Amino acid sequence: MRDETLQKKVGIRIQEIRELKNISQQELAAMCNLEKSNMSRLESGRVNSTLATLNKIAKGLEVNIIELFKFQ
Amino acid sequence: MRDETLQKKVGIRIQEIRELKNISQQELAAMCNLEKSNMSRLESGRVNSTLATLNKIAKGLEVNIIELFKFQ
DNA sequence: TAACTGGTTATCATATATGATAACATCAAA
DNA sequence: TTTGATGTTATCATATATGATAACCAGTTA
Repeated sequence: MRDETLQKKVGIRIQEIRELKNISQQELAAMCNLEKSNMSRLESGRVNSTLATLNKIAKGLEVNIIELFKFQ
Repeated sequence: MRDETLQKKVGIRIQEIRELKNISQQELAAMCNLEKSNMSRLESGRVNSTLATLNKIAKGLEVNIIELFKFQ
């Protein structure tokens, strides 16, 4: 059984940071070498992403990966 | 291409915290509902683990998931 | 109106994380 | 010696993350 709560929170957090930087999902996806369809799934918390993917996103957003877990 | 550096660091960090708590891999695995073989793979950084798995481990270790990313 | 941008969603193929199980190696203790 | 605890490694099956692609919707702008 997957706990979808965390992945949703992380997704929202990614979206938050991305919007602070004023970049689109597609731009971020390109910077991270991720598919834009995947970025959409990630931000909406519909997938249980891997460490490597989270790391790519953190690098794309130019933040420490820890920032992706700072919510509420 | 997978960056194995991060997964190795996280693995070492998990081992560190686990040893601080004086529990065995098998005990932690049981507390997390993970296979002990998987726990071994995780600590040695041989797999690109998922958010759900990292979350289980953090809960098993009774730490915030952020702790798993605090190294060096 | 049409064209463009940002995002969502569906589908399919591929790679791989994980579960399950077993065998094995150390090491310490009985 | 044997036994038990701890950890590693291999194998196989299953589930699913991701890539790749396409279609679609809602705004917005020309």
